[in-house]
Amino acid sequence: MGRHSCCHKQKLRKGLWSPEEDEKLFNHITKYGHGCWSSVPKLAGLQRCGKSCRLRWINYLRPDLKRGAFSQQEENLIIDLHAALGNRWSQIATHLPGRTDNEIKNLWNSCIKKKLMQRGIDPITHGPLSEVESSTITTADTQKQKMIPTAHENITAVTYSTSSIYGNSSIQQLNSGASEMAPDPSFFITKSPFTKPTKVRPSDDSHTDQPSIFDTVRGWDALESSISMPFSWILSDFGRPSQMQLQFEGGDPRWPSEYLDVPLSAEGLGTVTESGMGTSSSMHLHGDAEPETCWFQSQRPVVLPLASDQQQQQGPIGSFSQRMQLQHSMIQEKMP
DNA sequence: AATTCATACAACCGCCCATTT
DNA sequence: TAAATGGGCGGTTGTATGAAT
Repeated sequence: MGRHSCCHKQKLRKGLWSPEEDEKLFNHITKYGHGCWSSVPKLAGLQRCGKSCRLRWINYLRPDLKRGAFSQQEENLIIDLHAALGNRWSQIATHLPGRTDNEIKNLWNSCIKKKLMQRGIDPITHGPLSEVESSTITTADTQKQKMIPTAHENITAVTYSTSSIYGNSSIQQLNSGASEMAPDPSFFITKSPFTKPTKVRPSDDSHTDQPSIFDTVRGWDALESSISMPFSWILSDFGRPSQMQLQFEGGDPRWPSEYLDVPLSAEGLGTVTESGMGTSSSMHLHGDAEPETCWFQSQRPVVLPLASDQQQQQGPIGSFSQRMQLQHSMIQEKMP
């Protein structure tokens, strides 16, 4: 157990990869796939261990990687996900397509952490910094972090359903006030059957003040568009949700059923950014987070009122969106 | 121009877990 | 059943680069 056998072998190169090595690895994997990573170095003619090859491929050579700086939207998403998941970088990365866990981890450690502290937010608890007695982020703290419950780990599950977002809600509180059922936050975010890998693009801020779905799905054919909706549509008796998901059941063959994570901003608008081959989403809160943070996740379908056929015909969306379902439920954080 | 310092990011290390032998 | 192996993850370190002195 412990060290991998490959790591014991001598004469293996370490350190930065040369362009020649990159080329060998890239050519081999694009041609044959990686298969068993431990056999890749030999087959590709590299003096590296399999783990090193794997890492190089995942973090650098993979063709679907997104290059360039993180957008503000992505940063906000990372902050929200970190509040929910802690240092589970790989799970966080699943919500940022094209970004690697390593990249996100680096961004967090080199940039986001400082920004949060400057704003008086503790990057570990995501609470006010003063509560932690001006703690400094040290190695010991990062170890300790595993022991500190994240925002989710004291939550009480509450679900509710409604036949219409405008209509009466049939509220079912599963375990009111009790914390025994505190669910694993990762379930709600990464193991949800509604979550799928998506492409993330920075959204145009000008979208966020648009109150109508059909205003914002314009540009569908332009391979990039945003969808916004009034916050009142999803506002519930439980307070302000911080995350929700949408299911689209489209008649448009270009657009099969999709499930999107939708961010909810403090202004009450969720934004989904769309790109040609995939779905992109962002998920963050603008402005001040309310102290009683609620976690929001899809469980039961809710049919959103759609614009009239006439309205639909005005847009370039064609047969898209015969129906859009909003599915939601909510996990209400149990506040101490 | 040389040196120091800060920062970002690539890569490694050690561990865990699941699977195979 | 235990050991070996492989894949994966999070923490940490090393290195390149640019800014400041």
